[in-house]
Amino acid sequence: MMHMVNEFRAAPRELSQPTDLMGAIGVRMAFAKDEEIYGQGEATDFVYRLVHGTVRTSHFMADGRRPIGDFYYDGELFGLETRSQHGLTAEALSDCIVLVASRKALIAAGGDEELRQLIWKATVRDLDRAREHLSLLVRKSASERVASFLMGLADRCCDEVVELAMGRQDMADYLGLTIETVSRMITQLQSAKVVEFKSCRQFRITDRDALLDMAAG
Amino acid sequence: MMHMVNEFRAAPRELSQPTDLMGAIGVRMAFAKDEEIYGQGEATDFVYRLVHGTVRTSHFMADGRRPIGDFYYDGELFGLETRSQHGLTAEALSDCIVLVASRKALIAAGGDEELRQLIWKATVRDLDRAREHLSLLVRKSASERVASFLMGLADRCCDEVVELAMGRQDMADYLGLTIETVSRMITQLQSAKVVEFKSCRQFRITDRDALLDMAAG
DNA sequence: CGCGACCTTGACTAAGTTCAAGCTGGGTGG
DNA sequence: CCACCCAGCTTGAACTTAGTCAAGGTCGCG
Repeated sequence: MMHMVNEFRAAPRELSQPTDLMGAIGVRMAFAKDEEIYGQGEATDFVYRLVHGTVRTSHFMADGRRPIGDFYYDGELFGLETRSQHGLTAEALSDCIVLVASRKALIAAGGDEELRQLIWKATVRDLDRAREHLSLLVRKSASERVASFLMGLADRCCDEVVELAMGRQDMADYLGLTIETVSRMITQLQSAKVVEFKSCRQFRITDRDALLDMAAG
Repeated sequence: MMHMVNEFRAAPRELSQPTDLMGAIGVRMAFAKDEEIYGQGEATDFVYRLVHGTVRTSHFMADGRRPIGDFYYDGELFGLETRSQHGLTAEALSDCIVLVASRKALIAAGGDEELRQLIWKATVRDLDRAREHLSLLVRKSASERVASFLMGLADRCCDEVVELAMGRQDMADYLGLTIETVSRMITQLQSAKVVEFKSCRQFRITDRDALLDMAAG
């Protein structure tokens, strides 16, 4: 399922912090697109840092629906759930490099307080995102949802051209819409000259104010 | 706005725990129905324990929409937001008794670790609830939402007859529906002999399995 | 080049909203 | 104590939005 990458104790320079135990202890792993990183029900023994790529957490339900927990991007910590077992499954949306450290090892290395901090920060961030996600789903129209989503992606990315790591189905699941509706809304935003899709996975904002308006709407 | 109740250092017996600093230090306050307990933008200097009543947190938006953060019930802690200012407003849905303690006082009384624990637990609980709320809003039909909501209320309450602390508008805001749709779904659930409303604020589950099915659906 | 996955588009349908009346029941004043 | 009043709830009919089903298009890859 997952294959180790050579350097076992490599602390990638770009991520090192003064006391970055995670970088020192963590194991670098590569996951191919669509590979599972952890599954719901597995023990929450590890801490994950996404060095490169995009990850999706989701919850498989009996009836086939798959509500998306969240998306995680370059540099973010994920998998820090608060119970002893994962309630969500994490999958690589694109090829990913992930730094994995066991909680035990972190504690053994004296990173008790650091681990606590990591978990705290990740939990607060997840809560904030969940609240934002909630306000998106309650009383927002399809076009507002799509506009908010694109705006959010653009905010996280300094480049002019924004890459969509996820396909339409993932967007739809996240936004509580169908793939067709997402597609239509995107077409509509393009006709309104608010965004411009170079391909279905890359877009550029042509009228930021208008997009903000639609997102807030 | 709020009026102190006589007993300043009364630790209500039913809430006392081995080391219940909150009960010892907290000030008991009464809030009338619809009174504001704290407002968005205020500093998060206090910790609140709801001794009796029901509280709603919500976020007032420019356009008049008011997404509901959550409802809090007897015995729960609330207002433990993670930033220095409240992002949500808390209001009493019914007449409430609230135990209020300042964070400073708790720390001064040596409750540093206890405070930390309180905040951690409340944050985790809020996150869990937010996730549940999310899964309710993504891809659930109106009837499923209402069924889930009623089921949730009933689970929290051991009595056979369940009191609805909130009106239809609050339910609608929480469920991402209109007041009319909520009303129609309730009527429908009654026709299906799944629940029985004694008045618009009290109901009884007549077919628990059926309600569970509809809620899960 | 052609296949297959993914995206877009169209026509129709279903679900929920909106707008507009009516109803109900709990509280108040005569 | 009763009648009235009014906020909150329910109901109905028309309408709007998003979903469904089905077909066609596009892009990347073997």
